[in-house]
Amino acid sequence: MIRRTAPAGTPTLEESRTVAETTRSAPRYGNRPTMKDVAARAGVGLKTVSRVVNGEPGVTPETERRVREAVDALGFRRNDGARVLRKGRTATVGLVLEDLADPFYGQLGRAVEEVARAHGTLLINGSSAEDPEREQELALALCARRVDGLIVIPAGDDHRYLEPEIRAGVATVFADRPAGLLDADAVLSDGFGGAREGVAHLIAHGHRRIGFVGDRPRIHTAAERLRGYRAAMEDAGLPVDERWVAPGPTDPRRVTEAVEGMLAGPEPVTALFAGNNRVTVTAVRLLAARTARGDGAPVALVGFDDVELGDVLGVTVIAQDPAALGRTAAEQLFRRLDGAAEAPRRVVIGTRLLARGSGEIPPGPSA
Amino acid sequence: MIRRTAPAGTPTLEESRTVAETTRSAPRYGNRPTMKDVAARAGVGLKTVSRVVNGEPGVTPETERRVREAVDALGFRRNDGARVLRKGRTATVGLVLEDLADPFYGQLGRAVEEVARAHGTLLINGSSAEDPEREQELALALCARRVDGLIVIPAGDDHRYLEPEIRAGVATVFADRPAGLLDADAVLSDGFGGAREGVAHLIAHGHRRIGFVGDRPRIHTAAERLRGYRAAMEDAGLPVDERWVAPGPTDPRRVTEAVEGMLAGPEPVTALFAGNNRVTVTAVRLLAARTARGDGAPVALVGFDDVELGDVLGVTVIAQDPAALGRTAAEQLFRRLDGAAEAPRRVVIGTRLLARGSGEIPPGPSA
DNA sequence: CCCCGGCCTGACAACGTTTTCCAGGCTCTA
DNA sequence: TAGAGCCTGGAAAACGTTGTCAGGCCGGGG
Repeated sequence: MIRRTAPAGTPTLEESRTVAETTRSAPRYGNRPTMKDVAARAGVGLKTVSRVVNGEPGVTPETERRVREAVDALGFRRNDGARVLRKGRTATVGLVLEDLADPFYGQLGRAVEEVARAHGTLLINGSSAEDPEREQELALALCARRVDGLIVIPAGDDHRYLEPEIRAGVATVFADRPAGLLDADAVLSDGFGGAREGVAHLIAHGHRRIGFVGDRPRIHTAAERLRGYRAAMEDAGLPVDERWVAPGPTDPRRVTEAVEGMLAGPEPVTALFAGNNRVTVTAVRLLAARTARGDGAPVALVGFDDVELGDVLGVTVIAQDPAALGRTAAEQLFRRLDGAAEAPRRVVIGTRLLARGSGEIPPGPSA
Repeated sequence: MIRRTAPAGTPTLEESRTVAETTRSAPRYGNRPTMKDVAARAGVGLKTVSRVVNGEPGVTPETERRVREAVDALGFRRNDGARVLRKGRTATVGLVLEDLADPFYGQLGRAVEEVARAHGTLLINGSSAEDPEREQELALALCARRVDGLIVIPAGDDHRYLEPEIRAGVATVFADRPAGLLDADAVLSDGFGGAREGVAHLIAHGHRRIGFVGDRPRIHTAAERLRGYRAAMEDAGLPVDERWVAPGPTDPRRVTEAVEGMLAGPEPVTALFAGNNRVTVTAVRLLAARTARGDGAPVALVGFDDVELGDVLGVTVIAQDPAALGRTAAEQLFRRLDGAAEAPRRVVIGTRLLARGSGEIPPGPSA
């Protein structure tokens, strides 16, 4: 169930449905057999069934056989909810993604899952669709489910809402972006260094007018990459015309407008730095169409974050390692769950420049 | 927690850890306040707290204020596990994916999530990494968590293990591939029709020797697509040389070998049909390299399932609609959860041929 | 003035599991 | 043969929540 924001509970969809349909007071989940039923059928005590089901010692082989037989006949399956209530640990961790459909997060999520699995833990994940409010709903719903730990890829920039949860013992690690207004573990890519290297690469190939199209600057990663861009320009003693800098939403329309703006006019940019994979994809499309039209000199492009088939297309990128990001975050989480009490750590994972052609195009004659 | 296969319970990783570390008997989750604590602090009864937290009517504004104050002061959050135990419904559905990192499943998962969210339901998903045993572990672990329903993208081909669960009331819908040895709802893409159309498209452009590279035939979708290929060839009265047909794992090495085999020899194929997106990607790479080397006549290509940037690269594909697949499966699931008792349904979603260039290349002179 | 009906409120028993604790019956040893 | 253990099984109490139900209080009508 998804819970609304701040107060610990207000009626929800689910509420209204269940209230309506509840007539009898005993739920019984369709018609699930319980340990008691199994015990009755096998002619043994309740605890004996528990022992068998959990593989505890101290049960005669013959008794065990009878119990297993009853389990199979009835189709019994232990209710982990009840179990958790008694034991206190859920052996479950939650992952709040930003967008399930983005391959970058898919790889990250998969790495987290592998680590969780190696620790005998179930992973629950959901995505915030880049909406801060949904991020909060989701994270708190997971806390209400009493996950042992949480990995969050922030959509919002204020995570104080997690303070009570963390104080109550929910281990929490942030990935890809740091927490907002909260001191917590974080595992990040080196956005600043990567962008700086990418832009420096363009400069090294002779470019002086370089455009930057990235995400909204309230997103930490976007801000870092922009900072890297400015640093590289400054390193080279190049001025930055603010018309070359276009932070904002990364939907195709906005990106298209931004890029076309930079390529128009008397002094167009000769190279582009794309702030994330969505921008890169749109830019590739745009530049390909432009070349097909034979419209102006070729424009160089370096993108932050790899894109599928980027090698075939010859797109030069700053590649992140989403799997390493996920793996590292998960490992840190389990370190916390195993009791590590060190101060919050921030781990930064390096990036790699992959030169494939688009970043090595020299400036056109108009430069 | 991940449970081992058939018997209802054997010791696991988690077991051995918790047994070892349990000394005190009361769990208390770190140090979570309960409704009882809130009640004590607010000077009211337990049930009153429950009423406030759940937004039930019949509480004085003044009392409500006191309760909310205590909730905030203590950082209380309702324990949904206990709630579920009492109420019987978890308002949670499970999704067993085949591979989180595959964009196709990412989009499918996202669509499922949107529908679940619209129904006020939490989605738990995990991936089987294409391993039938992991699929089973995961699905059963979700059942032990008492999800209300399950959407499964099969990795294995025997799903009888779900019979007791379904009988016990877990609504179950299969997506992308049908269940094995089980009569259940399924939502599928039209692999047969799509492949037939794609191959017919190649034939219409003059090809007579067409290669098929797809996944292992025990995977239902792969078998269907192969069937579509054969049907199209037969429709046109063309013979199929078995050396042109290469089902098997879709890792780059195997695909590379298969394709190179078909392109060698005195009578090479002049066109390729790629059975899924991974094959397509590898084939695109291969053919691009071949063209760059100026090695032989260009080879036509149609792929099943779209790939990112396929438009820019000019790859002709049979596009599926993963979002529609996910949405439809989820809607069917909720129909079941709302009590629909109709016989198991099989829904087939159509595909679309996107002609972008690679599928319209005519056969070379050697043909 | 009393009684009734309506509101709030809280005590108590579930839900299905694990844990603790104890009681038998057995075997083994002195 | 008796006593001391051990093995096996069962009863009862938790875990944190919600459903039921009864009691207390108030105001209004008879």
